Amino acid sequence: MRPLRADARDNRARILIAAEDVFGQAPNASTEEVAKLAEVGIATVFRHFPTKVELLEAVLTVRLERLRDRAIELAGHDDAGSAFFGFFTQVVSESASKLAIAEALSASGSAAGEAAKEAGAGMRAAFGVLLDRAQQAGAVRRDAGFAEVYALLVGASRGATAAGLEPAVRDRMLELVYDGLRS
Amino acid sequence: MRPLRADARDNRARILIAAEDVFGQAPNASTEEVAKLAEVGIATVFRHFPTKVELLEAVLTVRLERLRDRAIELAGHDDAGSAFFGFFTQVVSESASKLAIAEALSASGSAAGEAAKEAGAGMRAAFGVLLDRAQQAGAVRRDAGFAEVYALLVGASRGATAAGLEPAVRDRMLELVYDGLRS
Amino acid sequence: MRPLRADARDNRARILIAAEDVFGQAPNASTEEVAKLAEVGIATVFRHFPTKVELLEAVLTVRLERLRDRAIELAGHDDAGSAFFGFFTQVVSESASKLAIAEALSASGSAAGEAAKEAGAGMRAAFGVLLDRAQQAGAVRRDAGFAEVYALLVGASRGATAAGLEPAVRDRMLELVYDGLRS
Amino acid sequence: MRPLRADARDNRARILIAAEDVFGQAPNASTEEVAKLAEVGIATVFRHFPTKVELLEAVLTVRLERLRDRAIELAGHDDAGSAFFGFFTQVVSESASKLAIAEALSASGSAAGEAAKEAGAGMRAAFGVLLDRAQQAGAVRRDAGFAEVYALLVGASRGATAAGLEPAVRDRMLELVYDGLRS
DNA sequence: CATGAATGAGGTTTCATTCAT
DNA sequence: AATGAATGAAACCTCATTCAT
Repeated sequence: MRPLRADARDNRARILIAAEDVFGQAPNASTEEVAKLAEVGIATVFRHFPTKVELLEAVLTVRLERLRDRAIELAGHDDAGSAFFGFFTQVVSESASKLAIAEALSASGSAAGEAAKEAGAGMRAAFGVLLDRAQQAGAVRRDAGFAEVYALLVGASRGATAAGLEPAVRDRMLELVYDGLRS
Repeated sequence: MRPLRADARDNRARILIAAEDVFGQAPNASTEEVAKLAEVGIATVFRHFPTKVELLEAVLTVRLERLRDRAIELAGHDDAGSAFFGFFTQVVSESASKLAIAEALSASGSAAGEAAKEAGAGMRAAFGVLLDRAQQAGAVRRDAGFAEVYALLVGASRGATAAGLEPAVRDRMLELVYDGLRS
Repeated sequence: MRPLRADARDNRARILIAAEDVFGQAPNASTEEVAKLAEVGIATVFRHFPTKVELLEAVLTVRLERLRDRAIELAGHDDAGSAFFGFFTQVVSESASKLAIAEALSASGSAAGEAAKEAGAGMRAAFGVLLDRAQQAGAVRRDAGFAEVYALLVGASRGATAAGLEPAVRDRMLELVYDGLRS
Repeated sequence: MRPLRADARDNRARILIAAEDVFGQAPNASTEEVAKLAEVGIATVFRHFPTKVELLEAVLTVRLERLRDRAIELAGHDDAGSAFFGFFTQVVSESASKLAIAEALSASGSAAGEAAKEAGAGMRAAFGVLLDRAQQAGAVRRDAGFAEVYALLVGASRGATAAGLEPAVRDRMLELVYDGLRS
């Protein structure tokens, strides 16, 4: 509400965006690089995120919430099969940098903080809905449990991150995965 | 041939084992931790592997060669399908630390040295033979190209590495993958 | 202009002075000794001079600029002969530590950076003016080229640095040199 | 007398030669480089010279003895002037690496051991004879004391070591010095 | 007596975090 | 609230010296 708040909000957002960019490309990047890209002082970064781990968690949280929102949105569509597979494909296509962030986190020893855990749970819940609906619509085999399908999602994402994997190959890989999932 | 070489060999082996262990659990671990686990002085590690990157590469190389040897061995079996799926399962089951090492390497900026590259090529070649034979035996669909199947192998490995994935879930995930691969 | 800059300036100056002192006495001294003498943390030294070589260059540059300024100042005097020989004597008397620094630099492999090179050129130019004027005034023989006179300056400086050379001896040595230079 | 002695002698000589070469070019070189050039194990170097400082001293001693021998030899010549100036020129021409060694020594903190000190004294004595004879022959001014002439010798040597000093310039510099010394 | 491996102390440099303005 | 300087701990790597063969 106070004018300064606006500045602070702006800074927080700019830092998050910069961090997503920086850590997405180099999991081991220094906090100072984030500050430089965000065009704020290093101390400002630490004012908003008292710890590097907290910064990483915040970035991860944002990513997960974004995915959750997309899943929720897709859950409203008519074609449950397209919704499920479309979401799966999107996650795999875009997850390169999310992965890098998760790795940076786990390298820090801390196994994801409260917020990130919640965001992950929310995302998984939304994905579970997509899966359920796709199974009820007959698009996905009924004997596939959530845990293994989610593991497949994670695996496919990570596989797609493999250095130099061409999009065409990635798509053919996904076709193999989808053939195993269809009923 | 010379007497002391025996000790040196021992140390080199001990360092490699320690490194595999240490970097398998924490890609960012320090070289000193490796030395401590191997029970040698830090300088001894650097005598055998003049650079941290070289140490990482050596560990990765050993792992890849081990996998290649297993693939070659399996290629001699009669049942080409079992050979292929068996190898796939083994790789996925054991690759947790291989991954961590590859990541530590790529975090170091250097994209894997000569030896590691060769070992990787050898492993992929051996895996290609397994795939070919499984396809000719009708155990794997013929329209699955090597690139995507290999990407799937990598992805499944990485997916299995997901923190706290239970073996049972991992196996069910693999069943989904295998159903997509079978003809 | 910004408040903290004052502190930083102070620190930078303190570090330079400390470095001049430390490296003047022991060319191989560690950066940590400089930090200790300057009463700052080691990282502060590296913030101001990102590399040990850069620190050495900075010290050398300061020294050379100081000498250049003195030469320029003397060039304004009426008695060109006194100006020339006075400068020569000053350089020889004070150059003990400048030498040590130049050696530390060359030991580092890097043959003096941009700034130091420029400072050296400026100093040589100013010395050249002193020589010219002394020759035109008939105080120094005309057939003495700049290169050899400068080499003589360097040599006399280094000779004076010889361990335990007494000032009286140094002065008599300079008299011999000056007799060779007079017309 | 025992056969092994011959080997040891050989090794000692080879090490000294290698050390002269290595330290002549890089005062900060490691002892291992000396061992490599001498084609002996590092431990062999330390068997002959229990300390790096002792090795440096030995090299310096050899050099000084060599110079002393030359001075003694020249002292037998008829033309005392040529003998003196010839020796002076030789010292200056060849002293580049001697200097480097002396610097390496002084960088080590130790101010030259017993043997090196004696060798230095011997060399100075022989040079003193050359000077005396040249003065009595009227080739060098009588009012030049030994201390300052020796300082000049050292200075000229060091000046000649200046990076990239061309031989022609060095010779012209020496002419200036000699003009100051002549009676 | 020679060798090469092993060692620990120390040097340079980076980085997350705190302090002073 | 924002900044940038300061800091110490730790990382990687080197080297003189010692041990075991």
